[in-house]
Amino acid sequence: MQAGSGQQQSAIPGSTGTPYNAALLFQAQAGQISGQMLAPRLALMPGGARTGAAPMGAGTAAAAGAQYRPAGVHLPGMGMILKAPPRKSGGSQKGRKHCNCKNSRCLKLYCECFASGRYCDNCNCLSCFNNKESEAVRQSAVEAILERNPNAFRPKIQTADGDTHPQSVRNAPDGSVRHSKGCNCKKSSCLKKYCECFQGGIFCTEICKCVDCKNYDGSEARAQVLSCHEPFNMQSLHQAAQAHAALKRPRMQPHQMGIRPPVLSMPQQAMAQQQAMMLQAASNNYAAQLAQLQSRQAYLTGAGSGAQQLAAFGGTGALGMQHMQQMQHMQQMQQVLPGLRPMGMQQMVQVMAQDGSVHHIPAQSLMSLLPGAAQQQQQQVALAAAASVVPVSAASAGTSSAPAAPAGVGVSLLSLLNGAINTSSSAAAGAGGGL
DNA sequence: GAGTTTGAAACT
DNA sequence: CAGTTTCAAACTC
Ligand SMILES: [Zn+2]
Ligand SMILES: [Zn+2]
Ligand SMILES: [Zn+2]
Ligand SMILES: [Zn+2]
Ligand SMILES: [Zn+2]
Ligand SMILES: [Zn+2]
Repeated sequence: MQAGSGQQQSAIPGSTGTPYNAALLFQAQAGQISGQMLAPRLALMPGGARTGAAPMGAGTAAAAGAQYRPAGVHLPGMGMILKAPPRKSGGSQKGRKHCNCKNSRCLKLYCECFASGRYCDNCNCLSCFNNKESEAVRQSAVEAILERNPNAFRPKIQTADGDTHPQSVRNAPDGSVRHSKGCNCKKSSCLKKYCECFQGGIFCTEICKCVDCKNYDGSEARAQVLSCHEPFNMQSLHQAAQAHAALKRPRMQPHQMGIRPPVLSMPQQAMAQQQAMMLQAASNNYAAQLAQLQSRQAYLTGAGSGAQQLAAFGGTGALGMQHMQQMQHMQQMQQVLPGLRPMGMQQMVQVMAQDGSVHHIPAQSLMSLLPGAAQQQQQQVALAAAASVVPVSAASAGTSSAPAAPAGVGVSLLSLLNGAINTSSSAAAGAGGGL
């Protein structure tokens, strides 16, 4: 993948340490095969060490860090999600990845170092021949592979016009970057890094032969997976948690609460249905968000393995779901919240309990609505309030023709979903945080 | 960290 | 070209 030296000449410059030059071989081969790859970009990197090392090292330093792109799509129940995962900038800074080859001697494309035209450096490989000392052997291996596929050492992630320069690829608009051969995924839905398209941060294209692909523009499944790239957003979590709790709790029978089912007009039904869908979406997003929270907490506190900490900032999306299943929601929440308080948890919220009494509670207490929280005493209030949240809203809609919920009556779940948290203005606490 | 899953690369 | 094997990374637990 390393585009790094992929292109003919740019590879050579590797001046600094860039090992072998697939470039030269490339040219040689290209000569007899076709000029197709020769012509295009020679002008771009005149022998100099232009792109080669410099950019990778420091030049792109800024870009090297996990850079987030603003562009994204908005999904119900969740915030902005990135349209595409950070386009792989060939690993990170200078580090790149170290291989762990054991049986290929790092002389086959199985080896990422070799495949990207780099010598192994600080790798964990066994019986490695991908080094200066073994140049002879390695060279013949390269030739053999090039003979089979002249493009073997070209990065497969390219722009529409076949440009493989990391810089070009990075700057190219979403959708114009493609995998030169397409993937052939059968079981990953192209939403895991097993898929080269997904790993490269690009959408699958018509040349992909994947089955049940979810890696396309607008895919919600994909958005879900990538949600871990989002910056933390307390309100978004609130919404998701509320939705999750609301759906998980056995359907609340309005009758049991002494509230007659509201009669809804057609438009109201439509709206209710739409809101129900939003609720579901938000709830589905809860798991992912909580997992994200947890991993970020681990990062903030320095806990967790290195891998886990990395995951906090955009590791594999699947990781999130896994953690989710293993953790007890509430326990995690309690561990996580304290450390996150600075991020805007100071709000006070007005809620109406079952008996109609109105309570002012910290927004944080709303978290007690999470599944499993029923035990705590103080949180009983919040629980009771939760029980009435929906009915309050529904009742008001049904009884009075005025659809708008009476202001100040409390927090309606629906309004929560709409992002309109009814915070008591009087409540102190500057409530400033804000991510 | 050990074991499993996955899909590209290599091979027949 | 298709079917199989090999391989190292991604993933899971
Ligand atoms: Zn290797
Ligand atoms: Zn290596
Ligand atoms: Zn090696
Ligand atoms: Zn794929
Ligand atoms: Zn694909
Ligand atoms: Zn696909």
